[in-house]
Amino acid sequence: MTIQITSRQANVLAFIRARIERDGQAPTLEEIGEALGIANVSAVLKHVRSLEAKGRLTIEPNRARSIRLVRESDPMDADALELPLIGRIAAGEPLFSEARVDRSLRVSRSLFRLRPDYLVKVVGDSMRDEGILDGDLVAVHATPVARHGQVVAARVRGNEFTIKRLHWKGDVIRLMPNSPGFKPIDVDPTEDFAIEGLFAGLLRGS
Amino acid sequence: MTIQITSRQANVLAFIRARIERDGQAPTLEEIGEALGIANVSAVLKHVRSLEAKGRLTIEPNRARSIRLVRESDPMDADALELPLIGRIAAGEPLFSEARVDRSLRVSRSLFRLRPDYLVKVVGDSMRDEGILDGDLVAVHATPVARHGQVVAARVRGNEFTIKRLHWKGDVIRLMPNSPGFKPIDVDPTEDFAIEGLFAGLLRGS
DNA sequence: TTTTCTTTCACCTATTTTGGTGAAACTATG
DNA sequence: CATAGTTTCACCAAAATAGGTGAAAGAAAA
Repeated sequence: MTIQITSRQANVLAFIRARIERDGQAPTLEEIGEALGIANVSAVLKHVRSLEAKGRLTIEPNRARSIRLVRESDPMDADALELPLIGRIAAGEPLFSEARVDRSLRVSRSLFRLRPDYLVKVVGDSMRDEGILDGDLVAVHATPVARHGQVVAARVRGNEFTIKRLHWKGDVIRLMPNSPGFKPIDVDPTEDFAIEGLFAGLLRGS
Repeated sequence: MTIQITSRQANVLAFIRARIERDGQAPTLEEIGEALGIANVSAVLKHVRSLEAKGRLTIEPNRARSIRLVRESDPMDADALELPLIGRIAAGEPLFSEARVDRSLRVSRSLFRLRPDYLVKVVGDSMRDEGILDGDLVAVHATPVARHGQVVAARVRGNEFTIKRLHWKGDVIRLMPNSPGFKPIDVDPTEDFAIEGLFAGLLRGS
């Protein structure tokens, strides 16, 4: 049996879940407090700690917005995600056509803050300074919603996936590589451009 | 983490465990009460129910001697590795003393060339140029055998883990960071030095 | 059916946890 | 350094849980 949480704790948990869903980012303690009508962050922290003790979420010490939800619904296999590795993408193809699923890997859900939906193999070293190397598998949370500054998986002109940091100022969308010797990609509004998802994590084999 | 049990509950649990060990049979509520000096079975039942709620044992309704202890880790399918995340290491401690196992993650075996045995959390950016960032979880294949040029998890002077590239020329052992602004560590042959294992892979959450 | 166990009820006190307030200290990061 | 967040400390009231006693009702098995 899962340990019982109080209704107040359930509210806290629901708010956190909704916020992560909406923003792709966990809320701060103060934001939680605001939403629940708690004047004080330390009370919020106690709730969060209780939820952590009860196995519903994890939190990294001293790290902002580091709350991660642990368990979706089933205590058993909720922790085990099965992530398909998506191969190369040709123009306009639907994302999950079977031919392109090479293999799949299992990873604990609790590793990630954002629930990943699939893996993409990185080609090239354009994000080396973000610690994303050639051959790495990037876990992607499939969503078309991204904000300035986030690392996204995008497709430009119907080409293959590219993993880049999104710069979004006014009408100018720019994909920033993060390594010396690589140039930013400016996206022309008339061009095909799709944000496939957000960077959710990374796996690297030996 | 597992939910905390009280010391009284721990005693109950210990007695049950000992009795199952000795007799191959779980004790009755009355026997537990006798051993713990509780005059009444209903109090014993409450303890047992608490332990059940906390996931330490199971009990079948209306069935005599039906207490069963919950085993810690159940064997998953062959492809799923369960990797414990090892916390900080103090001098000379054995590697898996329970206090330091924070949590564990499941990952497919097939991600790795070298089979990893545990995870270590990276502190600092000294291996940034290898794509190993602060906060990443490095999968370590436990072995004392390493060759020149490999990335190793090592301990110097009984300190915490450090992930570095091993340079080994003649008698000189040198641990090379891989980031500007970090200095190599030269290992004096008289010093404590242990190679705990080889870099087997890397996991990064959102 | 009797015996052996388990389960439920009512009732009790002591201790912990929950759920707060407020202020100050610490830490990560640009 | 300034700032946005996290963490800790002291303090408080209300509620839940822990840990008991005792008696009686139910269930399972020989």
